[in-house]
Amino acid sequence: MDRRIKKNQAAIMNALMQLIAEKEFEKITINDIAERADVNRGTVYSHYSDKYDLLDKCIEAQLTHLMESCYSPDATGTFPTKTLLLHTIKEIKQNAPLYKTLLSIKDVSSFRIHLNSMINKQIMEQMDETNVSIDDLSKSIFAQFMSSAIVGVIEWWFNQSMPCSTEELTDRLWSLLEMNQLIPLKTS
Amino acid sequence: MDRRIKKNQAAIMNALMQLIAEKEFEKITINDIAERADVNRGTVYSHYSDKYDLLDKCIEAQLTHLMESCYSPDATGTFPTKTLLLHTIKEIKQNAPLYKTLLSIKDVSSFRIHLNSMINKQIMEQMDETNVSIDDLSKSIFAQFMSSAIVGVIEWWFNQSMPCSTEELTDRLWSLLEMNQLIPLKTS
DNA sequence: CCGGTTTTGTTGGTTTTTCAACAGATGAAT
DNA sequence: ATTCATCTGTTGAAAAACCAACAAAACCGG
Repeated sequence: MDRRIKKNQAAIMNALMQLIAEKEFEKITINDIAERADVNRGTVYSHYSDKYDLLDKCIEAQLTHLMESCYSPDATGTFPTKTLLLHTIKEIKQNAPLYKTLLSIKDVSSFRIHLNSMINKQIMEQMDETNVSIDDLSKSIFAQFMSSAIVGVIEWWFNQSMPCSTEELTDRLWSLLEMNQLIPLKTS
Repeated sequence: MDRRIKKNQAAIMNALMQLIAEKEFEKITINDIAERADVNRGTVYSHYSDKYDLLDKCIEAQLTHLMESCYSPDATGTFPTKTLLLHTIKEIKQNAPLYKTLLSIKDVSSFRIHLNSMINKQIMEQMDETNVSIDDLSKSIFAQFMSSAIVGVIEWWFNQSMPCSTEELTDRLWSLLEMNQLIPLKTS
């Protein structure tokens, strides 16, 4: 991709991230964003149709980053690993203010939905890989059940201003996952 | 000035600064610079005729930055103030690796000459402001005498790997300036 | 000294960004 | 309700940056 596009998109997304941590999303104008990104206002429009579109792309990018950061470092074990879960939660906690805001934005196809679908996808893939013989409907329902549960707990954890440590949260969440026999159980 | 120019020039200069702190100037290629700056090679050429030109502009910019950073914070008193001298030396020390390299580059119209002429100019201006009645030749000689002395001491200080604190260096340099009656003596 | 690789500057055509100007929408204060 | 200011989204022309390709120069290693 063209250097300029990459750099400007990064700058613009970065700008929105910063601003989101500073003030209410609705109060943020395209001008604010362009100014913070040190980019012409028109450039923003050339990449995103409006600030909601931009927010969407930001969320997507942020989640991609989250996934990559969680899978590259110690690539030991595939999806449902306890250490992996812990790692993920820690990563989220590290950017807490950003995620908290993203989770609290109601207007748009919200962050929650993105996060949910990403986890959902992970679970589906995991089930496919392990060749468990259940029909598609059951798989879908199970994946949806689990993903909304996980996201729900994380969301709750945020809204309660993180009432327990990442480790404790992981422990408790993990035992619930075990109870529901998220297959195959890896305790590493 | 156009946003793109400002940003790219900054990136390019920054890149050279970094590289200079890493390896010998002669070993640095335009490619290295462009790569580090994340800029097309052609863009470098569009702003600077070659790496020596770029180095020159870097030096100039760095010195301008040095002057501004020394004059804006506590703008108390005009040029020859002891606190100002100390402040300047500290600022130089802070970016020691960069300045050390810049001072040691022999090839080009070196950093030493720029620094010298900048200080020289300051001294000349100071003499003009205070309306001392001496002929131009004497003024020029005095300014040259003082500026090379100051730069020489700083250069020496670097080459000896800063054998004394910034404060001590300032003290000793200041007393020498006093001995030579740098006018008017402000001890603030 | 030679042959291969790298670096240098330059070119031309394409894409992106910039900037200024626009009309319409939104919002707040009088 | 009306003004005033700001924000929105779009336009067109100009400037800048991009990239790939080039010949010439400089730089090794055998």
